[in-house]
Amino acid sequence: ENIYDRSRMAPKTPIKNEPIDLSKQKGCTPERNPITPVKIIDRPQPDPWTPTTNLKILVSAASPDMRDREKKKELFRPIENSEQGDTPDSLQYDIVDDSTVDEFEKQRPSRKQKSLGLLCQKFLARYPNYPLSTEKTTISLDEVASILGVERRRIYDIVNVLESLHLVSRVAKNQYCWHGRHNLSQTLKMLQEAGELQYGELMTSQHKEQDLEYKFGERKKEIIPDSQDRPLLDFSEPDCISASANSRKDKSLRIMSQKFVMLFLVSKTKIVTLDIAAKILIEETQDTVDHSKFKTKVRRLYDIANVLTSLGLIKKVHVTEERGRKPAFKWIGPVEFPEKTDELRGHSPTSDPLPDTQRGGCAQYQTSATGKQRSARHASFNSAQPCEATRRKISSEPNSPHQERQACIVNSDENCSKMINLADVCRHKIEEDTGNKACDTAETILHSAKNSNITLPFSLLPVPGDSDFCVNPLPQAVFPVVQADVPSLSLPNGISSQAPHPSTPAASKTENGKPALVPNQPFLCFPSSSLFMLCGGLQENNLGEPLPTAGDLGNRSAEAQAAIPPTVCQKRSSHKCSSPSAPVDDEEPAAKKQTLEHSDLPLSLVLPKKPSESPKTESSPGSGCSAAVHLETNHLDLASPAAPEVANKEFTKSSDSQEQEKQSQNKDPDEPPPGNEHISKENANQPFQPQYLYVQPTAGLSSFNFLFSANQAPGAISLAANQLPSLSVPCVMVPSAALTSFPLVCSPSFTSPLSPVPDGSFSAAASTNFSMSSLASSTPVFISTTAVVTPKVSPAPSVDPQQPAHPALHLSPVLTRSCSAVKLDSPVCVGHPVTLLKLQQPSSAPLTPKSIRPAHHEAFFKTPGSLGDPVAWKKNEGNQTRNASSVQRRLEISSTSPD
DNA sequence: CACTCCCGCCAATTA
DNA sequence: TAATTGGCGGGAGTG
Repeated sequence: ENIYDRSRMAPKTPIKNEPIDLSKQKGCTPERNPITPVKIIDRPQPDPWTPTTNLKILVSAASPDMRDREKKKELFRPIENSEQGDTPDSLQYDIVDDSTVDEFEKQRPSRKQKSLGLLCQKFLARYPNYPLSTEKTTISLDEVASILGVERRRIYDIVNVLESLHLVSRVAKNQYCWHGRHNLSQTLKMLQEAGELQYGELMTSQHKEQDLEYKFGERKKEIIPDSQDRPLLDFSEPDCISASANSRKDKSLRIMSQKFVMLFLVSKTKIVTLDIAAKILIEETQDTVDHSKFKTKVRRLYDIANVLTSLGLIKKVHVTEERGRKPAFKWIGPVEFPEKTDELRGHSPTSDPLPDTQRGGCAQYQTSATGKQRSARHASFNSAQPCEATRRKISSEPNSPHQERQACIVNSDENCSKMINLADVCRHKIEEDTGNKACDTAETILHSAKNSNITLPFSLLPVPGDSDFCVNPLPQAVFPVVQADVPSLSLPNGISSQAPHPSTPAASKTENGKPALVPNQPFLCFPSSSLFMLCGGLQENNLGEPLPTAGDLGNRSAEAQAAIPPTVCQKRSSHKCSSPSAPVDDEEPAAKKQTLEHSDLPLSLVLPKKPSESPKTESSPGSGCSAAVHLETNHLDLASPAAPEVANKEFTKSSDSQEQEKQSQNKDPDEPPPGNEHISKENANQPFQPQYLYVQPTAGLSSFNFLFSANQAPGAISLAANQLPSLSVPCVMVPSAALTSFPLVCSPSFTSPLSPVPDGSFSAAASTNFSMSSLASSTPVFISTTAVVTPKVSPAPSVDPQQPAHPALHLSPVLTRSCSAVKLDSPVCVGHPVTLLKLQQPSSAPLTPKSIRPAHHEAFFKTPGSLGDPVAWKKNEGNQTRNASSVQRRLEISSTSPD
């Protein structure tokens, strides 16, 4: 904006601030630097006073409106592009020329598009809700401002509010540190306590706002001794920042924000009207509430409310009182704060803030449903019977669009829940699969995906669109990031793309049901922080590179694509395993494996050797799985040998690519045969095991991980940046705790060939995981075998035979354990073989969101353009990224599809 | 017309 | 002194 503005502005206003601008305009080079957002940048259009230029000027002079329009046009362009991608930059320039208004009108971003709330969502989307503790994300105001295409002032508005909740802290000039929501509960708890002290009384009495008003009016002064309050607030989360100071007195926005939140926390109704809040907040000024002052406060409250809404903590509502309808906000965030808050806090029914956030704009509209789901989730979580609960949830859920969104929304906050979700998903899939793929949308998606990768996915996915925000709301940068990287991936399906959506993916899928898991295929999820994966026989080729470079990605993606088709066929595993994975890799498996290992560093899992050792399995209760275990072993063996290569490569993609994971499978159903077969043949050696990949989320993704059926989309796999060796393993559910205790290891040695996965046709589902690291302990891990569900193939067996004992595949004790664990869930135990792939973790690849970002951005911009994507859907940045990826995928797909 | 709230001037603070 | 922060309120967009 700055950039464009300036130029435009100049005419308008002399521009006080920056003479520079003008000068620049003229001189300037059009390009804008990403780096310094600031002003100038844009093309100087004017300088040369082209005929048009003059014209423009005249026009502007003549009519403010026109000028305005143009200005806006320009301003927004960047944003629009990013979001929608429809108009290429080039257009901008062109457009600019004609002063004519016409076009630009269409483009002209409506005021809403520039809202602080939307901006905040974009901002939040850049960072994970629950960043890994390890990585510190620093936020550069300039950078963010330029990226988001807004002036810095606006970023302050957001950051100040976030800072009041300790989601960020200021570390230095222009530098903020992103903390995420880890401490949100704590902060809220503190605010609640502080609020009770100050306002508690009032609130108590409060029946209605009116009362409150009175009381507040009266007491404000008394109760709230401001000065102190502030400190409290600040302190609330000393940890983050030193409370250094209160340097300025004010920070009024920060303080106001905290007080505003306090009002909600103290209020029984959880509803606070703006006017009351304004009155209360005026505090000091209190009495003389001059109107102007009041108005100003209200303006500020809107600013704050927009941010809080984006965070999913409140939503706008209206209260009707005698006087009439008044604007108000309702707290939809957590109400109770467990001690830890961090982790579990979700319990309270209303509590999960995150979801809301994700919902973002949507939240407002959909609240109720979401809340329920959440609660369900929580409940399940709490109960420790995630599975059932989850199922119920899922089952109960109708698949409405909203729900989908919600699903998407899933937040990181509760990893556990995620886990659960995943598990559920798995089940669902299985069930569904068994039953059939019925699942509606999800299924459709899958199918579509399968068939043609392209189409459906989108539709299903809410994603692309802006709506996206709502949909995607994921704050997490992750996706975007991923996408960027991923794009190369060929995710065949939209699915993958979607999956990416933040954390939710799993959830969403889950909820929806279908998508998430592959029906037949078995998969493993480990809670381990890092994660891992599994894939049914895939080959691994992978490299493991943690972060592939773009180039790499591309290559891989290509590979992946190639591979993908084949992969599709999961179900048929029996036939062949099509899997195959990957054609690509033929190369030396062993070598690769090794390589993989390297790459794997991050891997959490290692499969040592044989799984057979079931004995170890102790971990949980599970006992029952011994059989399963055996299976595993067998499977594992399979993997080892030859196949590995293929898959791996694909995996290599980067963690980023995780998203990609998702999808791949899609195709199977429809097309399974043809393409796949080829592959399968190649892979033939490999058995068909279904494979899943679990990808750990990279930093951005933080919260989720996905599992993919390996077979499905190789591409997907490829996406996964990590490559891990894959193992075939039966699915197991393991309590996270168990997992935690051990590190999972995958023996690199095994790689299984991706390919085949005939069996499950579904593959599609990618399930997400959550990062477990933290969760892990608490959460159970689960692994499910699809196999169980789908009898179809018992590819596994075949596999086993093949390589029964490969050292390579070892199941680590973990596995065994897991097996035992698995019992829990049920079906899981069954044990189809599954291949696990290791993915690298994020850790290894220290991708910081930032690093990622850039790519994303580029991706965005380019993607659309390159694609020529008609679609407008991608508006949001985050979405964009996603979109981009999706787009890319499409492209890829399309390419693949040809055959 | 009321509600929202964008925009950006400009002062307070910092570096 | 320059740059960063952020208070503040005019006034525009929406409904």
